[in-house]
Amino acid sequence: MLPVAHLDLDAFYAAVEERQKPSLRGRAVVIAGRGGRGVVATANYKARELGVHSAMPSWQGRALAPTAAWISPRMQAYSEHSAAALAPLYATFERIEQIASDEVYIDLTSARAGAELRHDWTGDPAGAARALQRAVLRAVGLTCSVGVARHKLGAKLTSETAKPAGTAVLAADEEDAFLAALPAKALPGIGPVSAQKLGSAGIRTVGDLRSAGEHTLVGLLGSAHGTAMWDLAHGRDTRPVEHERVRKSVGSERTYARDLHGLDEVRAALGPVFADAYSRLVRSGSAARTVTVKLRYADFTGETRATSLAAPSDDERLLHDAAQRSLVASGAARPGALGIRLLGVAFSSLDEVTQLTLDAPERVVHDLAEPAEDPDEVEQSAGAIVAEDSAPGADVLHESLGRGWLVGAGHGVASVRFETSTSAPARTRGVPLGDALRHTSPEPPRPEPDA
DNA sequence: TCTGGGGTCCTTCCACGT
DNA sequence: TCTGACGTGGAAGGACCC
Repeated sequence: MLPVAHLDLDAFYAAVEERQKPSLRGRAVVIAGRGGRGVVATANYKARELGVHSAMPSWQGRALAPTAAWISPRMQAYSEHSAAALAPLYATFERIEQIASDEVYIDLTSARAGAELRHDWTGDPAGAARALQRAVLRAVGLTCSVGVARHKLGAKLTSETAKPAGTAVLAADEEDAFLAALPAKALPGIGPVSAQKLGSAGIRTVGDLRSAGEHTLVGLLGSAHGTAMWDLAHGRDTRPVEHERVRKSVGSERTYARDLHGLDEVRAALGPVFADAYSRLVRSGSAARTVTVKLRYADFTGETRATSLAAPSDDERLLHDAAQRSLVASGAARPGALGIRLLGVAFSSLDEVTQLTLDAPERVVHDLAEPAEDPDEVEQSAGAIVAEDSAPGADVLHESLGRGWLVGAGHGVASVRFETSTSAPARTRGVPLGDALRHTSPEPPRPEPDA
């Protein structure tokens, strides 16, 4: 039996943009943070052909793909699409583990009795994969890739081979040869550093990992990691699909366009970062015992300083004092300290009594109801007037021309495409900045009934 | 124009109590 | 009273994932 499916929405953020902005379809689309220190969040397949990939610095990506559509992230739209895409799956299965907004594991043996979506989930893995794919397409009009296998490792690796918009089944008797041929860094847990260590010992494939022996892997990667990779290399993966994951920490961090200098400037910057982290803590319904301040210096070295209270608390003043103490204990307080490019605040040792769990179906409902976290998006739902520094890709509403999205703005004029997911592609129109053109909330996800 | 932001987990070091 | 061994728990750093 092949009881685990891994489902991954294809180039998710970019796909939502293409869905809601018809003029982007068929073009290279890159979702990236603005500013000199932004990185690429998602590039669609056209943009990947030009060499743009996730985590690449934006300036580098722009040099490779200057003609691509460069869009700022619209987290609220993605969150709503994620919830709508996964809703039919949560309605069908008891155990779904959400890894990210675009990725889930499904325990195919946990189908709910009487669910609307029916299939021989465990007897027909190929059909099951296609049924999952259709359910997502029907719900939000987005494609996904699905892999089905004996365990999470196999499902994840085989869904990779199906991208984009494909399905794949890894039969038990094919698993051994499939795994052996993969590069070692395909295993979850082998990142750049571990791959380098393994490479220097001549270990490049999963087959090489097996030949190296457990003792060698433990020597190279440490006891826990080495043993875990040894097991994965042999296709031994007993990790269950965990429906409820308890949040262990919550926080916020910010990278500044210009480095911060001097304790006073850093202290002033701590306020908004603390406020953002604290609002997340409150929203999660948790109290925290430990407050950690994270710093990244101009030379990209990092430092963390933690302060623990006697007991978990949700008292803002108490937690803020602890954050201040952490900051003062850090290298940032030393005279002549390097400039600071990133400042973060995280809460941990959370109170387990009041906190919510992640990834349960209730969470999906919360996501829809939660207010936008990004200040830009708060403004959008309040209908703020579009300004010259408004984010490209933002949803806008014109009093006579209707709904559209912002291509760019400058010299008192906004370039807008007035189009929606169901309209024809629109040309860019110049609209004077002013009362008539305001930010608006994203278009809600639309089902695709013919899928 | 170097390198995001949200997390988890593991290792190492050190302080402390027995 | 001093010293060493040992377990434990917190802090800090680092690797990894999406």
